[in-house]
Amino acid sequence: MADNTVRTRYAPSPTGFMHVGNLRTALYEYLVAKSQNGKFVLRIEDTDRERLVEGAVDVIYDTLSLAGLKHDEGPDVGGDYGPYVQSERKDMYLPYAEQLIREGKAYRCFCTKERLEQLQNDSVGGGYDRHCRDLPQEEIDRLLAEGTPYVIRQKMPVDGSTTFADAVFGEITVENSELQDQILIKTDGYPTYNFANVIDDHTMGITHVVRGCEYLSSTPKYNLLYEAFGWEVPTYIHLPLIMGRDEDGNISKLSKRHGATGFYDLIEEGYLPEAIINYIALLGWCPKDNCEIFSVKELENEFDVSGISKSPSVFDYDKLSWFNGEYIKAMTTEEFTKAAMPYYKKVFGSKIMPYEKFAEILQKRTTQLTQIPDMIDFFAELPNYEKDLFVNKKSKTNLENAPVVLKEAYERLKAMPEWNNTSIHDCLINMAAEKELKNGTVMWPVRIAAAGKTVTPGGAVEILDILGREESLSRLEKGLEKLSQ
RNA sequence: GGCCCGGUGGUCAAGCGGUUAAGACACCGCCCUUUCACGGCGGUAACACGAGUUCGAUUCUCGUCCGGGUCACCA
Repeated sequence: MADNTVRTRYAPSPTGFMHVGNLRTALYEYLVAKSQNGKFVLRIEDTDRERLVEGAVDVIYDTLSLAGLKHDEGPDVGGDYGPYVQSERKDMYLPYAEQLIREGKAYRCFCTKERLEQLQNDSVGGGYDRHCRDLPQEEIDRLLAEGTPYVIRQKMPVDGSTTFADAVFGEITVENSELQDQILIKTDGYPTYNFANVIDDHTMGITHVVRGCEYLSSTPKYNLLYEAFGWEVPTYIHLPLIMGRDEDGNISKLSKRHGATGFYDLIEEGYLPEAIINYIALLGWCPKDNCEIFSVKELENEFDVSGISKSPSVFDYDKLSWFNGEYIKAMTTEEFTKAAMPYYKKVFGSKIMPYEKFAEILQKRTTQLTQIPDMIDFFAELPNYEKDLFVNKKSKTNLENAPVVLKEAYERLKAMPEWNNTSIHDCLINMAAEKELKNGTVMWPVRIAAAGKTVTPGGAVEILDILGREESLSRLEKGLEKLSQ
């Protein structure tokens, strides 16, 4: 194996749901590797057979792919350290545990679950009492001969303390008395998560273990396992948690009750994968130059562990929206049209519309793609509006001058030989000049009549242009009718 | 509860003993303008608290408070 190549792994459980917190962990794992020309490995942790979800692995592949995090090794792409699915490695673990027994570093525990529960209840905060730690060999042989079920536990040091170094949190020391004799192999022969993790990480040559902060307090256990085997301990990089805020304003670990927290939820809410990645990259990490907009490629160059912060951060949909808007603005017309198409179809069905003109008015004012239908629905059908929409103080319009202005505008527009953005614009602007009116005094009534709402993407000119001559004139007639009532 | 970690504006965050304590989002105001936006300009707003150490603490130490994590035959 190649010497000092950095290798990180993303080890999700296939639950069918990719939380942004997990995705952010995956991103940092990817960046830690890629910023040092290393390898990013995908390992599926599916030892929990009960929680297995159909198609969940595909969700993981699709998410990583959409997010632009390409793994170098994994179940689907192969690699020299396979298999990459934990259930396919299950025979690897027991021999390691038995090795530890032989070396006197682990032992078989025959205690029943009932007894363990009893211990839990009896003593406050108490745990396993190490009852089987020093059973006489005859007793062990007898129990084995009787076929008594057992787990394998690691002998933890009774006194002293364990210290490990974390790349972001520094040195952390824990008293060994805090540590229980942890289970390595369960009654059913499967390894526990902690054990499988260490074995897999070591046999896969993982050099940097990047994971959420919730593992900080169990890290000494991992360390003791590495030590028991005499393996080199990996570099630990623990990430601060992402928090959410509930309706009452309370802050806690981000979860489903905080709204859309799954990667796919966010996409359904009209966020772009690139924007999501960019935003979560900055949630807990800050680049040296304080820039904000980063592609994954740029992050690979900029990323540095020293920029990771220690304190948890709150997920802010407003800021995500801002990023999303920036990414939408940066799109080409074609890209935008493609992204917006599902939302166009919601309003217009399969009817072909002037998409380039839509992009023109929509792109700079969209922060979530889901806003699009509401912004353009009036093009499909004139809403039933109240006539006092024609009143606008700033534009100096009221129910007296609006009909007059609208009538005049209507006549002039109707007489135009050409119907396009320029001709409409010139027509209305000239009218305002000739009548010595504010531009707004002319534009406002026209736009209201054309759109039937006060807030529209684009102004009167763009709207009339998109609507076309026939529809525009028809709508202005309706406006005049309404004003005459 | 024990143990571990954290605490700079509402949010994300720079800051590594001496700064007028950056920047971004949000918010507010002004300008631009054919509405809302976009864009431009400006503004409100922060070092949790108390002791040390020091000539000097947001930066270092300790305590308090607050927040989070963790204590499984789950991952």
